Amino acid sequence: MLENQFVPKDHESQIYEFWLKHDLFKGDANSKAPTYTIVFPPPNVTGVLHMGHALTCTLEDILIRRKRMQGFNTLWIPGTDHAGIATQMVVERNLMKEEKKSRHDLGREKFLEKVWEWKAKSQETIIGQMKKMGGSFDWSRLAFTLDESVSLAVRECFFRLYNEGLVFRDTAITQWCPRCHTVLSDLEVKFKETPGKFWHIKYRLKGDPSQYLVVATTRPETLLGDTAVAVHPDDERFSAFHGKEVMVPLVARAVPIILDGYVDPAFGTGALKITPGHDPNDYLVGKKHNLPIINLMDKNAVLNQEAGPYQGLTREKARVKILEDLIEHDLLVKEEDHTHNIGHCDRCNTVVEPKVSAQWFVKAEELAKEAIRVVEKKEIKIIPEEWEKTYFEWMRNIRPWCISRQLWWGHRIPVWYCEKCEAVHVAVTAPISCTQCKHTQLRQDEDVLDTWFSSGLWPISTLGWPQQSQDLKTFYPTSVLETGFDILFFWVARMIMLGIKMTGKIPFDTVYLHPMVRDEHGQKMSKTKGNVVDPLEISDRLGTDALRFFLSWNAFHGRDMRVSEEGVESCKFFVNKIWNASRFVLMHFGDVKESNVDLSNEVNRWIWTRLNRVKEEVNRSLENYRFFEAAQAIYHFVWSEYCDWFIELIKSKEELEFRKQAKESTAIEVLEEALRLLHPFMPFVTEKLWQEMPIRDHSKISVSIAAYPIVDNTREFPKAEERLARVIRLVEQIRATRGVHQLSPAVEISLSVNSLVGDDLLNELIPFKELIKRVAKVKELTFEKKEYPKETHISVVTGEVKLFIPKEELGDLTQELTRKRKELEDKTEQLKRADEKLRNEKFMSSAPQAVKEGVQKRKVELKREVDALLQYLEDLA
RNA sequence: GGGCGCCUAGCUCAGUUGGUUAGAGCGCUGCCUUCACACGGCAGAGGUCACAGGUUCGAAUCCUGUGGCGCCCACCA
Repeated sequence: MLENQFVPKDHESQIYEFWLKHDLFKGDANSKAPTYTIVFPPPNVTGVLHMGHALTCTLEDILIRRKRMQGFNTLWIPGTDHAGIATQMVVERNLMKEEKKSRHDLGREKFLEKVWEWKAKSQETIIGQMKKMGGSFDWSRLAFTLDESVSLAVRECFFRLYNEGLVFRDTAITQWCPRCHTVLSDLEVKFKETPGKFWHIKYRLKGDPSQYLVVATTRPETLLGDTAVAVHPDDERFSAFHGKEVMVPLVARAVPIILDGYVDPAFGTGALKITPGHDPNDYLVGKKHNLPIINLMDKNAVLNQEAGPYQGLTREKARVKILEDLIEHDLLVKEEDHTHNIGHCDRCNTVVEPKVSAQWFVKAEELAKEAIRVVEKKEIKIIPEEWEKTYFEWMRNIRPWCISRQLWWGHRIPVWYCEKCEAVHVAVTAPISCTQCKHTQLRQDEDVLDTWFSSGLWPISTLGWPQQSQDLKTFYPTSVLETGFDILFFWVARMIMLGIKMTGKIPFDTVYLHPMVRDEHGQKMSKTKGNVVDPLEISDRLGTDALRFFLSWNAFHGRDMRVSEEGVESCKFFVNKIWNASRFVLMHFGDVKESNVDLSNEVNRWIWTRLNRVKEEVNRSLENYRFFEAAQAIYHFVWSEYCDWFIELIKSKEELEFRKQAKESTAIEVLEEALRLLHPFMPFVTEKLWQEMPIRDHSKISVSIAAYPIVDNTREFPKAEERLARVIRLVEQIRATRGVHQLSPAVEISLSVNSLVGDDLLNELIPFKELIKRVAKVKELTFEKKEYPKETHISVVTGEVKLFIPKEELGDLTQELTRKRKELEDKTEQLKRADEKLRNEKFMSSAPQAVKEGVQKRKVELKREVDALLQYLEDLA
């Protein structure tokens, strides 16, 4: 006997252990069965999982579990990501808090030990959480981006790209984070609109201080690094300055006036100071005109010796001081408000500083060509489709990808420099001696790779590449890549580029991008806002099944998904509903051990047919990644059809007794199929209940490997489906009639039903007489063609039938009157429209037959209803 | 500045090539302590599909424009 409720706390971990014990989730590299593979987007080892991870876990588990039940050789690879900057920052922060030390106090080696310790702890937590979510991962293949095998793949990839000239080292201006002490890729810089000032500064002509031009800038501190002032060649205001030099204010340095069409004469003052060392655009102009580059700042963005008297000041302080000095020397013309976009570090929100340095880059535009082609040719489908446009837009404008980072935590760049001749060696393993001068002292590049470089190889590196492993042969290309759209460029695009380049094959054929998790008001969840809904806490209290069902129910093709505790709670009610329906069915049919389905019974025929419909819907929806539709379809079937109607229809003492005696198994078998259908969504409760089912495939130890339901063509009974639909409609209409007359459901009424569409309908309804009487709480029920006199009966027309109810059994009718008058108005209007349509020649000649028939049918129906309403109102009056 | 998307019931969202009466869940209202479940049952109210034009026999759906909202990319100092 099952307890009153499914208590997640008591059951979930036990059930998960049961799955693990029987090793049900392993991918078989030697299997001949069709494969279905997903690599789980590896969470950062920075802490704990949030709702977004819970969503990923849920959706991927649904896909994987269903395919596993369908007999696919499934593999779902779990793993974690070292997450370069993010993790290093967390550990640095802790180190400072706990030991008051910086990473430099420890040194590279000791610091990395600390990070590894942190990683071990964090990974353990994350794995526990993935298990708690019920994820059917193949734990034997657990991977980490810094595992030796993955690192080998990373070095191999770098090596191959370098040899093809697709990885190169270049001196370029990149964004530097003075807090993280590393360069960032374009994607890691977020621009924010910030109010600032526009300062107009005098640059005096060399040799004639009375002459000057005015330059406008938002960053006066960078004037120390100016190496030119540019004006538009056609700008006549400055023609007197052509070919001359001006003095950089405050420092006694002459710089040339250069002419460049890049300058917009209409913007600012039309004269532009050029600081190639600290502005990306100036850098390009400087390169074109061969201007010297002055690097003004150190790694902390503090001004260095190049800044002369300003050395030692931060960017911010230098600005203040320089402005003071400009005023003092009468060089500041004016100051105006100016809002502009300033780049911030994606990780730590520090204002970035453009800086010139030597870095490693990937020629992304080369790799993008194929990556664009495969999506154009639909070899890779992106769902929802509108993301394809965004993908193309980005890929077609892609720029070199800066992959070196000045961090300690990550894949060391596989490049060695000869200490003697500085020759560059790129290799998978450390070379022993210099290929140029045979010198044996080689120094490895200090930098590490962008964390996304290793993530970009994830589908192949976790399967053993560059080895031609059995795993790679069996499981690659993988099937679907499921993740949030926020990392489409960071991750998905790079996997496509690198996967194709390294293997010649696409890494997956489908990309499914799920919505972003928001709080119930649509706000981004964040710790500082305090609106974080913790998936583990929710699943502890309300159950993992409820959380998972909620997440799939809300996984529609939008951009935001709002998570509220209320929503999860209503899913918990659904868990409870299935649990109790199962209790009821087991209570009565628990000892029915063999399949014995009475297919002559109309109610059975109906529920089996309905079951086929929901199977169809669920399978179709999941094939199209429409999780919300699948979840809704099962919810509706279980609750509204199986519980509200099927169980209610068989619930009478006699019917139940009869079925039990006959050991009729429909109730139990339909439920069992529903459990299998639902299992990918709610693995725990369905496993528990499935184990209780007396009739099922006992050769399968767990529902997770039982067959996923498919349509049973031998159990299609459209006639019964239609008949029961009529019965249901009639019962609903009787109840509604009772409702508007404010009759207590307990009061039984007498009723006569008269068909409006012919005798066949009555004949069809007659066999269900007792059923209808019971379910609709009707004392006397007759099916008659006869019309009752209005002195004694009220007649109500509802669709295909006319109900006659003895007047004395009905209560107050005033409310009813108003309601019916309104109804009459509406129906008359509708009737008019239908009539107009049918008179319209063009409609009659061009509308599809089905539509015309529908309108015709509707018109007849409306006519009938309007007439009935008129009569009804007359009767009452 | 460039691109993408959204606006449907109080809320969150479905609505697949234009076609019969625009749906669901939650919430709301009324009634019901019915023996699986009050985490329940039954019934009900609630929408001129953002707005304005256009195409069409017919538009939530297609086109144009307007308004509002959101996201992504770029970063003219």
